[in-house]
Amino acid sequence: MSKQGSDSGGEAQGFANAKPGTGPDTVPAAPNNFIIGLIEEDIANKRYSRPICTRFPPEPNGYMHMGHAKAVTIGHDLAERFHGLFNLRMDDTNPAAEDLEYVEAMQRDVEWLLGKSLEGRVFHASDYYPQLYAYAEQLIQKDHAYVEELTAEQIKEYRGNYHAAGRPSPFRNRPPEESLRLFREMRAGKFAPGERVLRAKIDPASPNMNMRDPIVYRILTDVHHRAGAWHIYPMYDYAHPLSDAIEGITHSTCGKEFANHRPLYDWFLEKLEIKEPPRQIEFAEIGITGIVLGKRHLRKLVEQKIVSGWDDPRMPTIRGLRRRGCPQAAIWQFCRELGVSNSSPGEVHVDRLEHAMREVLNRTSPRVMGVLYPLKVVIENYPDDRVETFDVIKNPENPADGTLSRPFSKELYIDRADFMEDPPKKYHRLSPGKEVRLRYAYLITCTGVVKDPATGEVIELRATYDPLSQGGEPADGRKVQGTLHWVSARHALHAEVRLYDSLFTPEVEQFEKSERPIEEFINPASLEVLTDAVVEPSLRGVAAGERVQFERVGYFAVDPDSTPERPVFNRTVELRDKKFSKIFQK
RNA sequence: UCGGGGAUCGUCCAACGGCAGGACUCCAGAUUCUGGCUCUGGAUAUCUAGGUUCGAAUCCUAGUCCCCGAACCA
Repeated sequence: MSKQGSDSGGEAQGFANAKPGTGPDTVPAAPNNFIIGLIEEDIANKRYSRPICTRFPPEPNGYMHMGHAKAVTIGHDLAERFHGLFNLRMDDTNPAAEDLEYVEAMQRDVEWLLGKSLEGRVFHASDYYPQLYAYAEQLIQKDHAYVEELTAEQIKEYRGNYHAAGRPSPFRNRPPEESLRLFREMRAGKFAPGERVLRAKIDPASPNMNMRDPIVYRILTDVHHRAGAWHIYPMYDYAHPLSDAIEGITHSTCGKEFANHRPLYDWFLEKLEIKEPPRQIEFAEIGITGIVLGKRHLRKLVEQKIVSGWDDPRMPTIRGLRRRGCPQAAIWQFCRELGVSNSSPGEVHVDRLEHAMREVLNRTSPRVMGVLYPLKVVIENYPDDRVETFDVIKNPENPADGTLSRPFSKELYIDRADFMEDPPKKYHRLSPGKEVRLRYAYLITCTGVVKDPATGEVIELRATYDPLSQGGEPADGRKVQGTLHWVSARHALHAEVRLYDSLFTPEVEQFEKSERPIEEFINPASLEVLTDAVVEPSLRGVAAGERVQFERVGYFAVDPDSTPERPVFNRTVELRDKKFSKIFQK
């Protein structure tokens, strides 16, 4: 295994990663969806003279999570399919909520998911402020916008509600010259927040609330992390269509919650006479059972130290998943298998994410031996000082990965879970008098059990081995059902293993409706730290980010907290063990 | 009940007037030096009621249910 790890959850790593087999291209392409159909129509109708261009427009006010990942895969796959371009655009129009920290993290996470640099395709809405401002003046001059003097409360009151039409503001028909002068004064910082606002002049009585003279610019004293102090900042509904247009976006995909905003999106483009305007297409966002994605909730978990940080392996953030060991390909596979629809948003089972992880990890992870709960076994008829080395294949799914050497000696560790004094029927593992195979090594038979006289706890096993079964194959061809993983005690490397379970309790499905705080839905057993695990010596010095399969246990990733002499492994996902658990159910 | 959107296996997605199919999950079996992987077989769905049609998940009418929307958030 490589000691030059590159795909770790650590902060130092950028987009560069891709262990063989874990990039987006190693997983089946996205199936057709309705958006592809719409774009094909646009191409057939020659709607655009420029290449197809999509974008992912996050607001940099939190860390990237699975919801964002879905949007990235959709946009990127669309661009790829039509040989077009894909942009990352920071939708940074609200300096009060955004931060440079998030901007940088967002880009790194997107690039990690993509497995490549975004080179010249990273944009910022804030870079368009001058152009956006000029467009606003045009709007005013064309009498499509006016400066409002009503207070926020008054505006709300004038706007009406679902059942009552709004009334026009008394400032609605002020002359464009006056609005223009006031707008420039807003820009110059002459007013305090809330004193003035620029409004689009559309229809105060529209049945679509978004069209009731929406606010275009508001005054904010915050200094933008990138653009500096502008005093006035554009609203999403205004900045978004125009940013799309400026960038040459053709198809602007977003969640269905923005469907009501589409008339407004189109209105700005039309009034500003944008040629070949971009087109907004909404798709159904999807939730994942047992997972909360809301940014402010995730932030709370970090701030209250309920988790160790945004990259806590239990977090549904991209860097959390990454630190836990989830390969990009698993996220791509998950998102692509989900498909894209415009039906009502639904909830997908976490199972599918885990299934995707197993699929990719099975293909790509070296098999190693790791014992989580060590139980010593002494092979009584094995010479005291003898050490044999077995060369084993790294990954049977991928023989090209080569082999690994594994030492064997008289004293070994096996897993406590692999021994039962009084086993149920169909239990294939070790018990007194029973013979099992030590994988790739020898057949052994349990000949004795050593117990702590005080507690009665099993502290050691005695066994004999069959010298004619070297490599694990008995000379007489007899069938041995059980195969155990093991680590030579003398050569064992001590390790810490962190077992993760769902961060939230199943009741979290009621979280949104319950109005109870998120803390009440945290699974108290979401993290179990094992400090006494042992692993085979080939793992000495593994690099953070390396992913392995502990045979018969699960997939694990090396945590950045590791030291060369004491690696730390995060459990990414368990192996399926349905059949085994079933023998205990009866 | 003001506007917008949507209803297909338990879940997610196909089928675009012509045999309702795939994936996850579940069940049964085969194989196996990982109780993994792989393979085989099986189970489960067109919201309701009318209509058009040789033929409807698809088109029409009515109804029901669900989601989104009244930030100077995105």
